[in-house]
Amino acid sequence: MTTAGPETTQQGSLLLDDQLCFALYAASRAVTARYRPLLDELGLTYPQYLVMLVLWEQDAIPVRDLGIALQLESSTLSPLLKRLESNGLIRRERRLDDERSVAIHLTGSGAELRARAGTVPLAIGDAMGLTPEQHATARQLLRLLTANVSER
Amino acid sequence: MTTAGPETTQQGSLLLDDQLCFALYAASRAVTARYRPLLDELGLTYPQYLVMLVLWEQDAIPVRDLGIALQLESSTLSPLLKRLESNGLIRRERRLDDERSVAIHLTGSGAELRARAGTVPLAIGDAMGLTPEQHATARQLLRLLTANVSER
DNA sequence: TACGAATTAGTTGTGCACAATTCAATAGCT
DNA sequence: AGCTATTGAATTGTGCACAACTAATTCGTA
Repeated sequence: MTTAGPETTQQGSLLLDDQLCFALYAASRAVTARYRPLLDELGLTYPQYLVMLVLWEQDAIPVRDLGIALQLESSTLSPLLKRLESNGLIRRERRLDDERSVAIHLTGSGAELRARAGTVPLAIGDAMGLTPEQHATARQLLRLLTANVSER
Repeated sequence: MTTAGPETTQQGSLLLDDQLCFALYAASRAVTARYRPLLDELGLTYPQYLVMLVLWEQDAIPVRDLGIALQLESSTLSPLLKRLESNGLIRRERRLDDERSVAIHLTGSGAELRARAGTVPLAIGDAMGLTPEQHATARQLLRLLTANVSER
């Protein structure tokens, strides 16, 4: 896997197939598409599912920290959270100690949804069809890439 | 890189950090963000840049084949191509042999833009900061992942 | 303590991304 | 030839994603 075959990547090429960035863009959309039917059953979109993952780990989190965890701007999160709220999964409460901040709380049905979501990661992991080693390698490389590219 | 440390991936976990899918989603957006200032100089968005890459390889391509190459629906491409056309980079001509099909042609300025875009891939490759081996591995894993996940 | 800078959410405007639908043109079948 | 199914592109509606901006609150410091 480490040795480069005859089709070695041309890092300076303008050919679509040579671009790691395109592979990334296509993979991300393909994975999201694979999630879609599973998440439809839960009444969630993929970004909404990511928000719920964070909330299931840590309830009552400020919008700001959600943005840091997911690397999303408030201009993306605000309307998304509004939709989650109108679907009854979360509640928004302005903090008492700092009224600039809004804390996101799970509702009862938001917390209950976690059980129904439990099968999703394994189903997706199965569909990805990577060995545990490939899975770990991919995750590490993507994190390294993200860190490098986000610098400055 | 292949051996899993104590922080081995939990494939069935609901923890955000365990999810390869989130690493993918975050990496894709981070890379796009890194492209943005470079592409701003060319007057392109990232998806528009991908379309131009295809056209620089093969001019006079039907919308259908663009969709296949980029894995995008006509409902995404149609308005995007309309913007490229109003920016003077492409031209759309209904084919004579099959009037259902619309062929996309580069204009003069569309073709000229290729020279100015030439520095982009190296700049991005540099920002990614991966070794050639890591780059090749990532590309291969992402393609495998996309192929697996797109099945059925 | 007054006041300017920084922080936090939210709004606005543009551009993807995709499902569902529509419409025209073509191909296939009898 | 005539009819039906298929194909190719576009339109519509919903939901991200982000830059630029606004408004409210808090902090720092003179």
